[in-house]
Amino acid sequence: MPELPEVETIKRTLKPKVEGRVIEGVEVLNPAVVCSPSPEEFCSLLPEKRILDIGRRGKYLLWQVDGGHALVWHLGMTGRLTVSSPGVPLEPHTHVLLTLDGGLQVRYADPRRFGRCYLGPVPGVFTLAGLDRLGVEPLSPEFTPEGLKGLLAGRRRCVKEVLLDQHCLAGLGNIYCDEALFEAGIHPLRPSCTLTVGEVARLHRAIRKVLEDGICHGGTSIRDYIDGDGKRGCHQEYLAVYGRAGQPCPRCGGPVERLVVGGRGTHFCRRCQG
DNA sequence: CCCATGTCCTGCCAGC
DNA sequence: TGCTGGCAGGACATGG
Repeated sequence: MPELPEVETIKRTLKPKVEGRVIEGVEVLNPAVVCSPSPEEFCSLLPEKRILDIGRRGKYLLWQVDGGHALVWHLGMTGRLTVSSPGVPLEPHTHVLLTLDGGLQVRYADPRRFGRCYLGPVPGVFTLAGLDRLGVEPLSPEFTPEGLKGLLAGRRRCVKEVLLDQHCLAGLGNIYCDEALFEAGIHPLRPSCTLTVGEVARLHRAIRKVLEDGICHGGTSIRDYIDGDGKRGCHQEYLAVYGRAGQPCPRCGGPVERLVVGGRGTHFCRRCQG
């Protein structure tokens, strides 16, 4: 489940091996993951294009390439974007192969196939991929306590659902959302409009902290996630509540509880998140 | 605009 | 032991 810290780590590991390279060969093994354009156009447009820059927006990976085009990736739940030598056997569910000058290969694999990629001229391809409707980038200066207060105000939905809404904040997923609410001491079911100014300030700080810690640790590898070099992250060793139902809360020792919010497993401590 | 629900997909695991 | 049903969840489509 690549969330912001995992996508950021993939970006950082791909950058030195991919930026500046020219795409020489393209193979689409599963056309369903290429959302736009047609797989035939995808294969004919990409060769000879140089990869100028690799960036990130929310959970999306953005490759700026020659000719004002961009290749946009969303890894869904189980998508893996890795660089390897062509000689290494393909892992199961490999859907796209890009061979670069210099011989390295970028591989996209995704067992559950929730991930997608898009290729096209900027900015049209960004609109197509839904990037223009993304909310604020939580690690940018534009993300302020006042801005967060505005996002939470006037909504009857619970705070966890608002935090997970990519049109409000871009990049938080289930893991970092639970961790941020724990860090801030806020119950996930609190109606978002009832948070006090002090709670919003704590939540703002907590969101920044859990995302930065996640990046520091190279992401969270519970099952599928690996970075562009095929390495696992280690942030799973630092999770306070996510996936720890029944285990003691690291702060008060009480049991971590689990409930379902918006269809997602939700982990929290009743005592610390009153 | 706001919100709830259904849908996609496969690997894994509890339970029989 | 081997099968099966349910669960995991990011984002969007749909409908109220």
